[in-house]
Amino acid sequence: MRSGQIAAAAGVNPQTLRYYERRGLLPEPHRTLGGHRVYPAEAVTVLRVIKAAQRLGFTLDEVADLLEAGRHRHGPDAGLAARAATKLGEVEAKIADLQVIAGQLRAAVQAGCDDIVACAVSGHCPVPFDGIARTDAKA
Amino acid sequence: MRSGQIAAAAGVNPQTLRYYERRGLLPEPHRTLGGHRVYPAEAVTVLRVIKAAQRLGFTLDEVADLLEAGRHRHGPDAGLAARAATKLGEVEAKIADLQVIAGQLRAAVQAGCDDIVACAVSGHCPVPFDGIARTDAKA
DNA sequence: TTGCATCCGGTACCCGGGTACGGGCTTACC
DNA sequence: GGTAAGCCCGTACCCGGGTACCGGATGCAA
Repeated sequence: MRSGQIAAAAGVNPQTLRYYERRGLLPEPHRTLGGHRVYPAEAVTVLRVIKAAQRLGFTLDEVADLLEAGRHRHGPDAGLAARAATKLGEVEAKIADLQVIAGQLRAAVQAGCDDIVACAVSGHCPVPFDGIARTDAKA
Repeated sequence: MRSGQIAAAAGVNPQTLRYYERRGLLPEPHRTLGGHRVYPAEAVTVLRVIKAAQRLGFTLDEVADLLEAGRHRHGPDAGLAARAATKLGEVEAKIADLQVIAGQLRAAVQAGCDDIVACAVSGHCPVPFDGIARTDAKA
């Protein structure tokens, strides 16, 4: 199959295939004599795997790692399960962070604040104007 | 106070002040004869407000709106409370989405999957390889 | 008045995940 | 064998939120 067909079958922009190839997510496919890429049908599966992993919160670099780990498998804990556990921790941290934020938004709604600057000056507002010390739980 | 002092007091890169000014978050300050910016002390408060709003999940454009709404106030529901309620909905949607993802990660960990591609081929894996139909709950 | 820190403006670059464009070549079908 | 669709590669651009670099001008204190 050629690139356009694979892209259509996976619901992906054709340019994205070349992008993923550059990023090491897709192996370099065979070429026709004229230089056009020719993919095996399994490439669609790989694309779906990539999309699923992205959806789970893995970055493209992590997905590349994951695919690489699958190809020539390392020790027991380099596989999907271990990495999923790590990612789960990140996602849970992110959820916890968002729950704090949701609580603060709820408080702000209940307090009926109108002008944030005024809120910051008079200390009645529940929005935490101090201590915004970048407690980022990224990703 | 000059830009460097304000920036230091707010814990922000001096370049960020000019950036915020371009983005309409900070009003254009007075200038010395030589063209250097001179800020009133309240500018630090505005910066802290910006940081707090960002932390609550507002984009810079939304923060600019919020500040603008404070300056010359519109109707009753253009203020912080209404926008916070909207943002709260977004945050809750994002949390719900992340909880789905966390559940899938947990399932993958429990299933002890090793190779994602193999998982995708044999349907035992709980990871949803199909139906990744961009159910994005953005921001 | 001299010296050094700071600020000016404009432009370019960073991250992550793609998408778009342009000129030229292949492939496929009739 | 013609013609159109599809693909090639390289490069530039998009989003959001900044950060870095540059040469030149200013501010402030000794």
